[in-house]
Amino acid sequence: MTSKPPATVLRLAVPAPLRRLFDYTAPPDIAVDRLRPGHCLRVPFGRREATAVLLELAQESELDVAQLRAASRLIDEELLIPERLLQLCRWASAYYEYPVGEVFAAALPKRLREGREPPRTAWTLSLRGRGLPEGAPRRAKSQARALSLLRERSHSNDELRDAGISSAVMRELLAKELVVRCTASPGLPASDLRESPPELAPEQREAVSAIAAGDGFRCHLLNGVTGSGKTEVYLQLIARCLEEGRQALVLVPEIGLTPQTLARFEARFACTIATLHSGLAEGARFEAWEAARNGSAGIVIGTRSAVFTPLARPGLVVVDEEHDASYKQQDGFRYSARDVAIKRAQLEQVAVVLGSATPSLESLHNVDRGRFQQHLLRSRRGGGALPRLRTIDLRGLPLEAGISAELLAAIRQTAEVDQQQVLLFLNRRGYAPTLQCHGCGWVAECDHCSARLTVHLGRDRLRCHHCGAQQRLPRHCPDCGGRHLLTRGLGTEQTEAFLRAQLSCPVLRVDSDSMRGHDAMQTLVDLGRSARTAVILGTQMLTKGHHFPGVQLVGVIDADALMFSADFRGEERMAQLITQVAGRAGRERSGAQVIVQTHHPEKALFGALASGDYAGIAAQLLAERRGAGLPPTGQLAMIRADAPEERAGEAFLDELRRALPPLPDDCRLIGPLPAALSRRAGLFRWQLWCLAASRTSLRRALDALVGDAEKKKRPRRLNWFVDVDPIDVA
DNA sequence: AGCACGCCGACT
DNA sequence: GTCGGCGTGCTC
Repeated sequence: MTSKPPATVLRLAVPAPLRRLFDYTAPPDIAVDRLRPGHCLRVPFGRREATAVLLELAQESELDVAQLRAASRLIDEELLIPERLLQLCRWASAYYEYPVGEVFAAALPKRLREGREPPRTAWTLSLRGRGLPEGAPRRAKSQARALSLLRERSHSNDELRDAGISSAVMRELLAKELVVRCTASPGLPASDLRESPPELAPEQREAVSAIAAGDGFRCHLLNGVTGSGKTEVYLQLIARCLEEGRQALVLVPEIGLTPQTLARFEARFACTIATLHSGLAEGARFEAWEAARNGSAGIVIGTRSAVFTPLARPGLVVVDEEHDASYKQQDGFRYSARDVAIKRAQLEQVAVVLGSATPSLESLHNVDRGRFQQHLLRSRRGGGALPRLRTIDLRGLPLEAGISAELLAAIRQTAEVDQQQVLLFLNRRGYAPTLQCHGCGWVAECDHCSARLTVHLGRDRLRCHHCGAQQRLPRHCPDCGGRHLLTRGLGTEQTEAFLRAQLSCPVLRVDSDSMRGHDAMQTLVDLGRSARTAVILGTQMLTKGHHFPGVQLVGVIDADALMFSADFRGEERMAQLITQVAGRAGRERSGAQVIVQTHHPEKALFGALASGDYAGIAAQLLAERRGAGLPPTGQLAMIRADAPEERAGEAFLDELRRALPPLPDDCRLIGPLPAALSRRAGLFRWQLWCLAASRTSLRRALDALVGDAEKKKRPRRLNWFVDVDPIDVA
């Protein structure tokens, strides 16, 4: 029996777009046997320094061990990446075919990537402080109280604040060297409630007890109509999770983390709630991250990237509005936080609850397959009836600014006669999507994209919605000098102008142009509350603000534009949008209505929407996807190549395709084809689709493609990437 | 991705 | 004569 040679080689994930690990030796002042996978180290990398994550310890390296560089220092003695999170990141790297170092970089707060150690958010007595007699200092009562609390155990910033001790007091104590900062309060977060929870409806109660009864990993789809009280189900599950001394991780869509949402959690729970979203300052983010990691936060609420937050004692994962597209990152590391959350729950062996009034076909398919357990909430709290939905057949109808006489009459009735709010959707901002010369037919196009420029009258601009290029609105045609320029098509600005001229009540436009520089969500919330009678016109941005309880009429101005998008998910999205807005209208009084303008009122989709049958629509769409082998039945991935030369991407992908070993029978390659927007910001975009019947086949094909792509010398300035489970197929 | 090395244009 | 353009090559 020979003892194994001691491990001396550290295998690290370094933030670089390279699909391999890098070997180092331990920092000079640290013995290797103190290091564990999950430790974060500062390492010299090329000519710079980087924060790397230790993934493996090994006896030897492919390189000469004597030539390895040493890590410069251990960032923190603590395991900043707990084992399960380490596994999660490695899984995500493989699943999304993304370099492992970059995956960790996406999971770590910026300050940690810069090499700072986590903020010490708790306080304990220093040696000197411990030596002090009880009750001292006699003159400073707050200081004495703080010291006596710390005599029992260490306390976090938040706990001290809640006990009425200000940070100024702690600063003074620190100056006297009576206290020191320490890692975390070892105590479990408080599980007490600040308010007593409301009585649950029978369906809610069933859902709560069914979900809470489970042990270990289980996926639950909480499929509940708007107003059925999904949030209350989350809250009560979280309460049980806290009682067990465990933490809850709650994911919300990008726009869903409003002060209202947060207030609801804070009103209920006494424990520390860590929030993580894009608007957070780096210092605050690092603190929240650390509070989650060290276990002092009982609840972690955040947007997409929060799914990678380390948790000391995870007990539950919640994904609210699981169908929301903002869970999919659309650049760089293109992960789906919803899917990563499911994998995380599996690794952590806890329950995951996905909630929605309009579940994604992916989740419904998982219910069909028996992978998810579904809990239906059919009844709305307060028993409010769903609004009536009807279509207006646009065929042959005269339209003004996209609006039919019938819709205008309904708007007038609701806004002016009944003095109620109206919500109108039009998913195109600007005045008109096209400018054309009446003299010669010239059309204003972007110099950098294969797209037309949008007319913005208010700002006197022509703008490209794809690359941001803009210019002054021309007065003459640049080709023939003609002065008669026509706008073609419709945008929110135009409809706004028309409605202003037609109506006596206020008309408000809500899109990314009108909301620039504002806290858009807050503005929307205030609007929904205050202006009783108003017409609010906006883009999809509006659908996510579910803060319009007083709305009595919702109008969808151009349903066809949504339905016939380049994307195979067009109908699914439209069904979700209409169901969501219908659910949110008329919460205050009955008699609300939804009016949908379309050239295809005969589509079964509308009939089903009118009877509130989202499930029926979903089943129909799912059958169509199955027939076409598309997701969620089929497994889809895309490789895209962008380059300034027109055909470089095509050639690159074509060579990849040709070099491929034979693929499994159920695997199909399509392309290379130009992307729906074939040129953007000066780059020509080509894509190669990979469609398979099984995950295994897709993975095999992707591994081969990516391995090859990485080895290939690529033409200068060509950029390629993989998108696994893409959602915007455009 | 960074970051440096490396050869060709207009400037204190 | 230099400052600097971005091509290309490497990172344990």
